[in-house]
Order: sequence, then C-alpha cells, then structure tokens
Amino acid sequence: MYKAVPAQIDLPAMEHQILHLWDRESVFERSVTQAQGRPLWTFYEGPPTANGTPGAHHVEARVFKDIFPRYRTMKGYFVPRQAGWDCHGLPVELAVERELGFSGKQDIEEYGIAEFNAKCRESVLRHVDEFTAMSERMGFWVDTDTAYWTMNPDYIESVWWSLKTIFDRGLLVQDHRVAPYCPRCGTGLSDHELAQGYETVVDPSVYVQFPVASGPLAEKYPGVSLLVWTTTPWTLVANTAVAVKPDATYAVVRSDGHQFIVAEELIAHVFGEADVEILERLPGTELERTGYHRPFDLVDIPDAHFVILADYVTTDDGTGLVHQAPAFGADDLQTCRAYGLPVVNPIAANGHFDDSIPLVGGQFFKKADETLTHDLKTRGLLFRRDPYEHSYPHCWRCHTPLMYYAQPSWYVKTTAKKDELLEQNEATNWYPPTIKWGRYGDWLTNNVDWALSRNRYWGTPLPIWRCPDDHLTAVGSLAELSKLAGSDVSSLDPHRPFVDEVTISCPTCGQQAGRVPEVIDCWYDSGAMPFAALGYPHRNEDAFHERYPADFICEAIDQTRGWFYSLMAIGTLVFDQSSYKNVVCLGHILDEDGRKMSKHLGNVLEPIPLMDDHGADAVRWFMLASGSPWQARRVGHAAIADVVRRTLLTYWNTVSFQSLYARTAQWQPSDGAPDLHTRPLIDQWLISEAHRLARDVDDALENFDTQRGGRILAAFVDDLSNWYVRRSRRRFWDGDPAALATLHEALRIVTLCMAPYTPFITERVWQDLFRPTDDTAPDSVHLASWPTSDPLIINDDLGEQMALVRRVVELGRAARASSSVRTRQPLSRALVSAPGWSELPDQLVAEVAEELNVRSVDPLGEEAGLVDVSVKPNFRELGSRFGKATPGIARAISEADPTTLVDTIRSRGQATVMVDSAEVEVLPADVIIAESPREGWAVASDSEDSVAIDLHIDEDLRRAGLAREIVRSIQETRKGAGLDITDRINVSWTSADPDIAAVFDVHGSEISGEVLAISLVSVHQADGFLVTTDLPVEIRLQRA
RNA sequence: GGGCCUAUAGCUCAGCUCGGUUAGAGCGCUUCCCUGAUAAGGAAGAGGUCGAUGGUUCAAGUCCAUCUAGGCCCA
Repeated sequence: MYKAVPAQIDLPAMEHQILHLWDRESVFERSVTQAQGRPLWTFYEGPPTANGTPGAHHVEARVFKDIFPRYRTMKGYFVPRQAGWDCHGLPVELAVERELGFSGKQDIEEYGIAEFNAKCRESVLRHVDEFTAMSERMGFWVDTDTAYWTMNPDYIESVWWSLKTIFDRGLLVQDHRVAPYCPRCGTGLSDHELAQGYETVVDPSVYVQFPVASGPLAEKYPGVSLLVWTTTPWTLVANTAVAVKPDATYAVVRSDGHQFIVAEELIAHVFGEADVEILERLPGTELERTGYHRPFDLVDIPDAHFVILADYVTTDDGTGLVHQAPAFGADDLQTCRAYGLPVVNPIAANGHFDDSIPLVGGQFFKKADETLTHDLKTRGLLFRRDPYEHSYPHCWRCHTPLMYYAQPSWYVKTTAKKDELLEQNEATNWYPPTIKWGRYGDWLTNNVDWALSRNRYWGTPLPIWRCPDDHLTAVGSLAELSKLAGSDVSSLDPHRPFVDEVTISCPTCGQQAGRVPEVIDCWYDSGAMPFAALGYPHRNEDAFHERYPADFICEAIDQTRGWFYSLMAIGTLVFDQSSYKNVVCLGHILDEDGRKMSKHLGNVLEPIPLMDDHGADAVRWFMLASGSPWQARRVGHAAIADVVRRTLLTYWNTVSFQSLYARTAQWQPSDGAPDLHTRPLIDQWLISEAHRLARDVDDALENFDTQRGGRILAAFVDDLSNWYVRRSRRRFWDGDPAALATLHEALRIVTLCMAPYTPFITERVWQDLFRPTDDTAPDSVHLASWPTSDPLIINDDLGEQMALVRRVVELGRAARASSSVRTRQPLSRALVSAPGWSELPDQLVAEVAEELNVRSVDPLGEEAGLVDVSVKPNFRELGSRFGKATPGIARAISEADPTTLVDTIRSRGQATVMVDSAEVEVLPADVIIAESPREGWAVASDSEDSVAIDLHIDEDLRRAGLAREIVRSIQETRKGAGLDITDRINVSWTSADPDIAAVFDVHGSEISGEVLAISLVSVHQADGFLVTTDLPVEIRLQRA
C-alpha cells in the first residue's frame, strides 16, 4: 500500500526529514559505490575560496554541479565527486589581517609569519564548515571526507612537481616588468586577478602645460607649452618624457593669449567653444627631442624631459601628448628604454611617496593627486581640470586602487604556448557556445604571460632555490628537497617560514642556495587540482590518468579568466592537454531590481534562510529552469515562491490525489492492471507522453540544457494534473485499476526524471509511493536508474489528436463563457469544425462532450446551410510556390466567394482564381478554411478551428441542470460537515415545487450515486445537516 | 577604444536555430465559471510601434547592417 500523502505539505520541513533519511541510509555514499566499475564520468569540483560566507551565487553554481552528476549516475555512470577547498591566497590573509587589526605587511612580519599562517589556517577551517552546511542543506552531493585542500602538503608537493615541470621546459622565468601592484597588500597581481577588480571611479583628469624649453619651436613661439593630459596626476612627479604619435598632425595654436601644442584632431575636444587660432601644423616626428620644463622638480631625473615618439599614442582622447613615467606604465617603460631614459621611482613599496620628497613626501600615491593638482594651479600650469569617470583596476579583495609599478616578478610564459592553448580551446565544448570564441577566445588571443609570484605569506611557496651565483634549482617534492638538503625534511610543513629555512647545496656550483621569497598565485593552486587533488604523480597515478581530463566542469562566468583559464593553462603546459571537455558557464545572479548582489548594497540573499523559507527544491528549480542559466538573472522571494506554487505543489497534489484514491480503493501496483492497449485512450496517451518525457528530458540533460528539460517537465506536470487527472477523476473515485495503474506509472517516470532537479520532493514521493509497493524498488529514488523510454509506446498521432481535443475544449469553454449559461447546465450539442476532427476516435470526442457538458458533439460540416465559410490564403504554401506573385494570388483568394471556392476545392481537389486575367490553380493546401455557424449559437474560433454550442434548453436539460445543482449543494454540505469522501449518507428532502419533485423522480438515482447516498427519501427531517441552496427545496443529510 | 551578452505586455520571461500574415506563458489587475485535488482549477477582458533606423525578401519579432540604451569582461 501507498503511504498516506497529505494534501498540504511543508516543503522545508519535509526536506529536513529527507536529509535525515539520506544520512541514516547513507544514500549518497551508496549511489557512488554501487556505480563502481561502471563507465567513468568525471566532474571536477572547483574549490570555493574558504573565505567569507557562501551566497546565492554559490548556490547557483552548486545546483548545476549537482544535477549533472546525479543525472549521469542515473544513466549508469560512475561519478566520483571529490570536494575541494581553496585555502591559500590574499583573501584569507586579508581576513586575518582585519581580525588582528593589522594595516600591512610590516605588522605581519612583526607578529611572525609562522603565527600569522597558523591564523590563516584556522580561518580556512572555520569557513569550510559554513560551505559544508550550505551544500548539505541544498542537497549538493559531494564527498567532503576525501576533499582536497590546497594547503595540504601532498597537494603542495603536486603543485611543486608541476612548477618544476614548467621550469624545466623553460617556461618559468623571472623578469622585471611594470605590472599591476597593490600597495596595500604589497604584491603584484596577475592578469586574471586584475580582471576581478575593475571599478568605476572618478579621477581628476588634468591638462597640464609643459613650457617648451629648447628646440626650434621654443625660438619661434616664445612661451609655447606642450599641452599634456593625464588621469594620474601623481605620476607627474616622475615625469621623464612626453610621447607623441609620429604620424599624427600636431598644431601650434593660440587661445586666450596663450600658445599651445596639441594634436590637431583634438583641438575641439580640448578648447571647446573657445576661440582658437591655428598658427602652424606639423607632423609628430618634427616634435621629437623638443625639450620642456617638467611640471615638478621634486626628484632628480637626469638627462630627460624631451619629446619622444611612440606608436601607441592615440588621438582619441586627451591632447595627443602623453606624459611618460616609465616606473608606472608598461608602455612608458618600453618607450623610454628605447631612448635610454632613466627609470626613477619615487614611491616606496607601500604606495607612499618617499619621505625625503618635498611637497608629497609620505603621502599615499592616490592622495597626492589633490596636492599636486592644487600646486599646478597655483603656479599657473593647470590648463584645465575635469572629473573623469573611467574604470580603473582595484585590488580584487581590498579595493585599494592599483598602481602599475616596475617590480621583479616570476612569470609563466603562457604566451609561448598560445597556439596550443587556442587549439585546446577549439576542442572544448562551451555552454553557452558563444563564450568559446567570444569572451574566452578573445582573452586567449590577447594572452599575456602569467604573473605567478606574490610577495606574501599564506600561499604555496615558489619551489625555486637560488645560489649566490644565481643558479636556479626547481624542486618537485619534499623527498627531492631532502636529497638536495642532505637531511630528511619529508615531514616538513612546506609553508613559510619553515621551508624558507631549508637550504640546499647548488647542484651546479655546490654553494649554499636558499629559497626565493615568493609564494604563488592561488589561482595556480586551484588550476592544479586535476592532479594535485590526487597527489599525482607522487600517488594515485592510475586514478589520475583515468579521470583526466574532466567530462564536466561548471562555474559562473567570472571564472573565464579565473579557474577556467588556470585549469586549461596548467593542463596545456604540463600535460599538453586541457583538463576539461565540457564547461558550463553560468550567468550572474542579480537581486530583484537587477543589481549585482553585494554586501555594500545589503541586497545579498542568504542561502540557508532562503531555502528554509521556500525549500531547497524550489531554489534549485529556479536556478535550473527559470530563465536562461547563461544570462544574468534576477532572483527574489516572489520568483521562488512562484516555482513552489506552479510546479512543486501541482506535482505534489497529483501524488496526494493518487495516494488518496488508491488507498481508498485498497489498490496497489502489484494488483496488476489491464493491458495498456485495452485501457482508455487517455491512459494510452498519458503513458505515451510519459515515455516522450523520459526521452526528451534525457536529451536536454545530455546537452546540458536544464532549462529545456525543466520546461518539458513543467509542461508534463501540468498535463498530468490539469488534463489527465481532471478528465479522469470519476474513474479514480470508482477505484478503476486502469486509471490507478496509469497514473502510478506516469508518476514513476516523472518522479525519476525530476529527481536530479528536485531531489527532496521526489525522494519523499519515492518513499511514499514506490518504495512501499515494490520489493525490487531501490531504497532511494537516487539509487534508481533513468527511466527507459520505449519508442513503440510513444504515439505521435495520439499526441496530436489529444492536442486537438484540448484546443477544441478550450474553444468550447470560451464559447460557453461568452453566453450566460452556466457550465453546470447541460446542453444538447456542440458542433466542431477543425482539421482532423472527423478522424477523431469516439472516446476522445466523448472527452470533449463531457468536458463541455453537452450531450453530443458533431462535425459542423454536416449542417449545410447553418455555417458561414471563410477562406484565408496560406502564405507559407503560396510563398514557396509563387514567390513574388504571392500577394496578388492571396488577394484573389480573399476576394473570391468563399462558399463557391471551398465547394470547388472539396469536390474537385482544386480550384482556379483569376489573377491579372490569368488563371491560377489553387490546391487544398493553399488555403485555410474556417467554418462558423450562424445565429442562435455560442461560437468561438481561432484560425482554423471553431466550436459552436446550441444554447437551447428544453425541459429535460433544465431538470438535468437542476439535478447537478442539487448534487453540488449536497457535496458542499458534506465537505462543510467534515465528512470523509468515502462516508455514506442518508438524504431527505421536501419541496412544494412539482418541478423539483420531478427532478428527484427522474434523476434520483443519479443524485444518490454522486453523493454516496444510501437513501434518498421525501420526508421532513428535523435533524441532520441542512443543505444550503437557492432552490425551493429543503434537503437534509446525515452520516449513515 | 575593443569583445561578448541583453532589449518582446505593468513585472519576470518564452518564441529567433530553420522568415509565413491573429506574437505566447506566468505573476498582478477586472469580470465570470467550476468545485469529490479546493488556501487548488478554468474562461474572458484590459495591457505589445517585439529598443531605433535602414536593408534583404512576395513576406521580418525572426536574417543582415548601423545606431541607441543597459549589463558583463577587457584596455
């Protein structure tokens, strides 16, 4: 027997019960272990940074990381799901710094690196628990027991091995470059970190006059100035040169009594409405070597301050003259080096101007903008100053504006492998596909070397040792290090500061070598997880080769330059093959107003409260099926509550309905049921649709399309509830085994198909309906296989016929609604005109009659003279045959007499119309024929179908309507009295109205049957429940 | 400045791959119906220049180009 399934359900409470069930019966573990030995389907879990608390966007990614492994497991694959935690990196350090109230690296060093790193480790452990709790609550099945931690020594050793491999290939090098640098964190940032942190800010943009000091122009135009534009006034202190575009035209102009040199194209941009007189035009090349007075004379920069040529200068913005500070710009450095100019950097590593510098000494670089601008103004050198809104890179975690800063750094030469990377990308399936050549491909095409090193503490130490003669030794494991060090360090914590204390003798020269001070970018850690998670190559060699590359990874779109890149880059560099084949790339989650969720705005949706409000299933369904996963989506309580109402509760109601009537009838699935072919057509239809469902959802998930699968599932649930159950209710009341068996099977299939989407409610249903009634059923829906779809059972013709039935019913309902006759009132007949109607089986015609409450439904065509015929051209057909002539022929068809045209086409199979005095043949397919009845009918039509209902009510019909009204009133009273649907009753009635007496006389047994009355007598009763009705009758009922 | 995405009803979104003459759904609103799934269900109504312009075509929400606005990413 089924378990009793209440109509009302508290979804979140039910989910907590299911969580206990899974835990008690180790369902997840069994779902994995029972699949061992089956074909492998590999999923890599991208490790969340164990820093801070999880948000709604984490839920999004995890829903997708869950559904496909569940689906593949049901499809017979072995899908190991190893969790992982990204432990290292700046975010963790920053959180700890905040906790300890530190303001920079100096504080950390005073505190002690060992102690600081111990705090970092603690912090990681704390946050991991929150992620684990969230994952469990949402039903994300991932194995946390075997989780990889990027801070574990095994993991670090694997990372070392890969770095040594890259080093040995000559692709890991140290270089001095201008790179983005966070002065607060005291470290450079890689390009993909840079990508995380662009913020729109308003900076002062200043136009500064640099008086010309030497060269021909100085003599010709005394007092003329170069007009230079910059958005980083602080770099003016280090001004070394001014660059111009060699092939651009520059102009000497006079405005307001002053003379300036500026790019001709930009005169209007610079001077606006002001009067400008052009004194001379000259190419950029002629400005070369023109000397000028620099704006600030604060630091010593010898042999500098003249105009140089550079191709990268543009005349799109500013003045066409670009200020050069080689310490603070990659382009600047390259250009100035070519002219042999010195590189002077007045700013210390902490981002503050050197104390010894006048005016700005000790100031933070950004803060100096104000001081310097003010000073320029006082000295009359500031031509103009505008606020300038642009996006400027900020540190992705601490939000400090970055400086481009010349610094030594270690690089992975990814540019040397660019072609291979592009090749690997070519072989990767992106969902959505546009990412491949769009966002990600574009990024790869513009690839720059990976700035790998960080001058920080809590990270994987760069495993390179250097001797006094600069011989470099890369070390691939602790065992290797032991050998080189001449002492056993195999149980050493490979983190700083311990590893820093290990010295080796240089294999080249024998001198003592120490480790370089840097740690590495934590994106490298996570990108190394395909092998490092298994400790490869030091351990698990077979497992690694089996599981590489992954069949599937999934993250949000912000990872294109993050994890998606680091995985592919490391895979390509180390194994010559990317580490994933399919990648699902999700859009961001926005708040209800379409804004990004952020702590600043206070619009962050906390995942656990959200799931405790609506249920994890609802949140999951929303993420998977509501809107397009690739697109940024708005999420809010209203949208999720809608999912519950529309999909989950409809499904649940159907289950509850089935349970109620199966239990009432003492029916169980093992009782057997009539052969499908002998069941009513609607049963055959439902089973056919269920098999179609299994096929189509399978296909959608095979193609990573959860949205399509969700749409199909939702449509099926709607069919199930609002058509099959609605139409078949009476059979359930009667305990018809065919109906019960049909709905049982349909529910089984839809439950299995929905299980990967909404694992909780489907598990509840499995436990209530399927597990108790089938000894062979697995203990959990998640231990079951995907339902097989039998192509022989899928009946397309029946599907189309049922679609027609539903279309006609809809029109019929509309027709009835347009009249003032209630649906409860039976009517004599409806007439239908629709293509395919005449072939419709009687059973389906009967469905229409019952649904519309009419005694017969007939084809409209039989009623000659009753109908108006209209003919419309079928453009699709005409267009393909007649092309340009289509409009004329269409007009001719519309203007022809429809009755004659249709008669001719029907009798002869074709007709002719006159177009420009030529005859054109019209075939049946060229026209759309619609028929509708004339006066006296309620009619509704759409393009091709129409339904007409005879509104004439005779005595018979009227009394049948009264009987229905009496039945309805009694049912209402039964319900109000709290009777069970199976309770039998005694009914008594009295009425002075002969009409009412006649109703009871003719319809008495029908009424009794409907309301489960064992007696129906005409006597006056004083007790019992009084039935409320507008009819002139007093009815009372009592429980029998 | 570059790349990508988006623009359809008051709101949230389908439809566009593959062009066809009445552009759909849900929510919300109004009216009505049904009621043995009932704190459900159904029907009707109001609500659309399918972002703009130009082009291709017999025919454009759909294809092409340009533009505008918003978003994401990069310079």
